[in-house]
Parts: sequence; structure tokens; C-alpha cells
Amino acid sequence: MHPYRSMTCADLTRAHVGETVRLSGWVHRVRDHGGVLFIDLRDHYGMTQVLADPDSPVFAEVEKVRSEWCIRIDGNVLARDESLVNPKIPTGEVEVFIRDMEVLGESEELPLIVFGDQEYPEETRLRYRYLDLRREVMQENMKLRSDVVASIRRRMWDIDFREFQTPIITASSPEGARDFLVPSRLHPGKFYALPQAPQQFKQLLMVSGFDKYFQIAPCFRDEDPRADRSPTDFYQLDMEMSFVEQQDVFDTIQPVIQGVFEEFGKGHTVDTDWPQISFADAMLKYGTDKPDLRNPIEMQIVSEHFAGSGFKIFASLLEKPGTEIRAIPAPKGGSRKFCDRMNKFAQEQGLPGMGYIYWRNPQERNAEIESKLRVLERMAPLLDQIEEGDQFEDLRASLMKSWGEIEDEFRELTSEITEATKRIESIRELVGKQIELGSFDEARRLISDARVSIEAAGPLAKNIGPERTEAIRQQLGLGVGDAAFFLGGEPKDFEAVAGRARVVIGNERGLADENRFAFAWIVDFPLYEKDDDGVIDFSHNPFSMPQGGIAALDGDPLDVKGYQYDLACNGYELVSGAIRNHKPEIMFKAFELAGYPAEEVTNRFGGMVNAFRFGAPPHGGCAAGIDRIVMLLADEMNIREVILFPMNQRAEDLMMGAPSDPTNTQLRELSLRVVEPE
RNA sequence: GCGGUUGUAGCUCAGCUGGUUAGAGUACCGGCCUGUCACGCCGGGGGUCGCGGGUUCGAGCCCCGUCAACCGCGCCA
Repeated sequence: MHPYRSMTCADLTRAHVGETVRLSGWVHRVRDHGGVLFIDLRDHYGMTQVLADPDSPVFAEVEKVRSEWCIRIDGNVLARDESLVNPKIPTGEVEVFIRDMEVLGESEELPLIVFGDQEYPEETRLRYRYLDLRREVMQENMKLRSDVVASIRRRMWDIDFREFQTPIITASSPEGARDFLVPSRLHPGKFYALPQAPQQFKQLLMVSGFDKYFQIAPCFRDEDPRADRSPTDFYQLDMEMSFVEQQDVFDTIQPVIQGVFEEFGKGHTVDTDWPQISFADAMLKYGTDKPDLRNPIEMQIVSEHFAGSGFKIFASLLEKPGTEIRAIPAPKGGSRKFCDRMNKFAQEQGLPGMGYIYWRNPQERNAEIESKLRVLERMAPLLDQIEEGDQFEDLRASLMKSWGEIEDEFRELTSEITEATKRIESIRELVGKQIELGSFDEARRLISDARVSIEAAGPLAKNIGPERTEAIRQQLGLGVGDAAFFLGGEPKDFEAVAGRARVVIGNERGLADENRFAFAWIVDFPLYEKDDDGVIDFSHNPFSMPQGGIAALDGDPLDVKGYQYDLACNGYELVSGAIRNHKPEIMFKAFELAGYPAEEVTNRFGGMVNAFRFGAPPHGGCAAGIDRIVMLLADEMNIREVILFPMNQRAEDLMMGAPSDPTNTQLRELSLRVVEPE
């Protein structure tokens, strides 16, 4: 018999009853009843209940085992009595009576418990990652990751791509991020860099005529992490193809990504229609270049309704050039409480605040008044009964507090009644005039407008008046129970916050279909951007072909768009790519606009630019974030949940002790000296 | 670099307006228990309340500083 096992802990069925088997695994759980003792024995594949009683020759040893010991047992497979079957595990119809046992590895007291789904701080989990990884969720996530990578490879091979490995120790390549440098021993004072992406190599492969390349490639970037961004290193499906235009890349990669999501998406619907949205439109409608399209909210420009209006802040703002008022429609956001909360959110995000209007049914408003009244009515006698300083003082204080709040809301609501009454008076007057003039149709319209069971609330509505408020409502297509938020100024100053507010509104109001993967290509990225000091630089990587070719570079750099694209999925950037700039003369000119002289281009990217002088084919491609794809498929919010041994927030590996001090010998060999930071 | 949140037993957390000996669950150790599958019951050990300073008769709680972790911003496809 094999020294460790005759089968795995997932294999046993009724068919094995009567056999002698050997199993190895971890002690998942011990249930010691004194006379009989049960162990759930776990391995990568599953779980089997094994047991011993005093009839077993090794009963005394079995009594000593504890959680997470690694053991081997020999025993007889027994059928469980009908009443003892455990339907929760596949092997629940049988159990193994232990005849012999060997302890393969004892365990000390555990810093985190494998059993159950108790949450642990990440520090603990990462320090003891090998234990964390024993847990079922992590086993599933890592299996998923492996399966996704296998599926991607198969799908790429099926469409005639070949996988090639490009160098890891290489030259610095300007993807925009900070490089990880590797000191050179043979060339004192010089450094290699780890690739931020295999970008230049894959382009060279195209020049070399390989036509279709892909690689599941590690990428290294020395930047701070985020929940969806691993520090130090991550993996991409990197691909490149020759003789293609942008649409060809889309048509090639969509079936791969979509196929993977359909294969592993656990019943989520996967969008098959991937709209192409320009960068400018994405920023306007969603406030981000990676919109979550499950959220139906689209922002709109509503400047015309505020120009010259009674809301002075916006009206005077609009007199400055380059300013706009944008609205965030908030379906189901129609309550003062919600609107105030969102306003506070905007303030926390560094804006002065967000104006809002919400629409409601006057009858509902009246009902709300009535319910507030009733609460006050019930509270009053309670408050009278509690005397100051007695044992219920706490209760009294909290009652007093909510009394105050309810009273405020009540006052607010009733003051709006007065206003509504005034409005009706003025409409009545208008109707009278129309009748005198004989304009009965106009009179009818006024009456029916006044009857509609909708009223606008919020300070903004009062300031701009009913006509403008109604025009905004019509433009945004909102109704009773909805709200709209307004932000003004130069779009770049509030766009990002507006985008975040859109997400919060969508989440809080439950507007998005959680069981869906919604994709969109974001296209027409500007090639250049202006930094805070007004200096023009590349907005993404500098290797994209400008739309319009070399002629496009003669105008305003900020107007130049590139054949550059991202794929957004559920609010994450999943893929990024471009049709590359393969013509040296356009490349030099493009770099020149960003302030890089020809010498510098030759110095830094000479290898690739030179290659383009020898018959470079037009080419393009993209790279898809493997970690992010798996994260979405595993329904995790943090990328570290799908990475085996991730770094912490400060790019440290506490388990392995990285980074660490070099030895003096190492430093000497590398001709390096460490200068202590101040 | 900046902002927010958190830091109490091996682990997860509670701890009120500052008041006597800092608690629970779980894990661990000991005892009881022959059908559990989150087994149950009884008992026990385990704490520099992140660290340093301050206020106070008295600090886990208030103040100042500092360290760490996470989330976000900057940065970054």
C-alpha cells in the first residue's frame, strides 16, 4: 500500500464499504465523546469523517490529535446508519473506523482557525498565509485562478496565438509607473529594471514577424496599492497582433474575455453587447473612464436651466468660461434624509456641497406629516412620566433628542404646505387671466399642471422656481420619489467626485443588477494631458498611434486623440491597449510635443525605435488584468483575495520578511552603499 | 506625502458619562461523556488595554505625540 494514501478524502462512497483504506490529511474538527471520537479529515479534495473508540488499537493516540495536525490513518469503511448520514458532505454516507494512525505533522496553537468563516485581520492572514490558504474560500479562489488562466491559454491557442516568454531582468520601460531597479554586479553603478509590462518586447515580436503573440506575463510596478491593485507585481494576459486596426483587436479579445466570464461567472449574466464610449462621454456621463454600467445613472449637462436663474451661486459661476452645471439623476433618491447624506458625502470628498431637488407626491407628504404628528403624540406622555435625574435619564435624553429631530422635520413639512398654497393661489390668478383672455386651452393646461401629483422639494427648487425645476425634471426623466444632484464649476474640478457620488447613489438605492457583468470599451483617449503646472505630457503610455497620423500632431496637443482603449467592467479597468505608433517619424514628433528631445527618445527607447526603421508592420494589442478578472469572478472586493502571497499595504511580505537588509558582501559585490534616509 | 477608520486574552469582539479585582465567545490545558458532524457539561491557565507622555484622587475610556494595519486621495492602466 502507498505510504500515505489509497485515495483522497473526497473519494469514498457506499461502494467502498467493507474496504480497508488509507487516508492522509488535516484534522479539520475533533468531536470527542469520551467513548467515541470523531475527526473530520480534510485534504484538498474534500472531507471524510473518521472515528475511533476503545476497540481501536490506536484510540489513545487518536485522543491526542488537535486541529490542523497532519495525520495518516488506516481504517475500515463503514456505512452510516440512515439516521446518521450527513447530507452536507459528499462522503456523508460513510465513515472510516481508525485501525492505525501516524502523526505526519503536529500543529501548535493556531493564530487563525481554518474551520468556519471567522474573519481575521489581514496582517494575521498574510503572516500565516499558508494557514489562511487552507481555508475553503481561499482554496476555491486559487483553484478558480488556475482554471481561469488555463481557460485563457486554451482560448488564445484556439485562435492561433502563441505564447512567448519575454525577459524579466531588462531595461527600464516607461509605462508611467515607477520602476523596480536591479543593480548590476558586472556593471557597477548601472541598473536593470523589471518590466512594467512586456510592452516593447511584444512590439519587437511584431517587427520580427510573429503576427500573434500572447503571454500570461508578470508585470512589476513600484507604486502604492489599492484594493483592486496589487503592489509590486501582478499578472496580465498580454497580447499583440500585426496588420490590425482597433476594431480587429476588439473582435479578437471580446470572445476570449466574454467566454471566460461565461465559463466561470456562476450564473451571472454576461453582456454580449459591448458599447464603445468615448473617453469624453464617459467622463461626462459617469465621471470616470472605468464606469460601472450596471448602474443606470447617467449625468447630464443642465447649465441652461441655471443660467440667469435665482440660484445665484450657479448663475454667477456660469458667467465664467469653461464652467458647466451637471446633474446626477438619482432614481429612488427622493427623500430629504438621503439628499442630505449625499450632500455630506460631497463635502467629505472636498467639494463645497451638492445642491439637490427631489420630487414627491403631495399626498405622501401629507401622510408623512400625519405620521410625524402621531409619533410626537405618543412621545409626549412618555416624556412627562420620566422625571429628571431618575434611573431612566438616559432614555429621557435620547427621547428628547429624537423629539427635537421629529419636530424639525414636522416644521419643515408644514412650511412647505404654506408654499404650496401660495403657488396654488398664483396659478388660480393666472387661470383667471387666461379665461378673461378667452385662452381656454392655456387655462386647461395650467390647471392640469397644477393637479399633477408631484411637487419639487429642496432649497434649490425654491430658488430657481417651478418652471425651471420642471424643465430639469423633464430633461432628466425623473418622477415622484426621485431626486437630482447638481454640481457646478469647471468639470475637471468636480467630475471625479460626481462619479463617486453616482456610485454611492447607485449602491444605496440598489439600482444596479448585482448578478451581471457589464462591459464597455472606452475609446478615443486623449494622447496628451496638461499637468498642474501646465506642462504637456503623455496621458498614458507614449506608444499609441495618434488618430489622424502625423498631421494630427500639428494642432493643439490637447485635441489629439489616440487609438487607445480600455475595457471597463463593473467599475474596474479590465483591459487596456492601443494600436501602436510604428512609424519613427511620428514617434519622434509625438515625443517632441511632450517635451522629449530626439536624443532622449533614442537613449531610452532606441532598441524599439531602431527596429521600426526596418519594415515595421502596423500592429496593436492589449493587456488584461488576470488578478482583476479572477477577483470579479470570485466576487471578491479585494485583489489580495485571489493572489497566493500578496504584499501588504506597505509592500512588505511579513511572512517571508521582505524587503530585508542586504549583507555587506552583497552590497560590496554590487558596489552599492546604503544612505540612511533622514 | 495627505485624509479616514481601527488597535483590549492565541483569535474574534464587548467594555456606558473616567470609579473597586478588565469581560464574553472561541482556541488552549484538565475532568466527565459511545453517534457527533459548529457535539455537550464542569473546572483552569492566559492581559504592559499598540507604545510614550500628560490631565486627574483615580485613565482601557479624556488630551498630546508616536507606531502599526486597512480603506481612500496623491500616484498608478
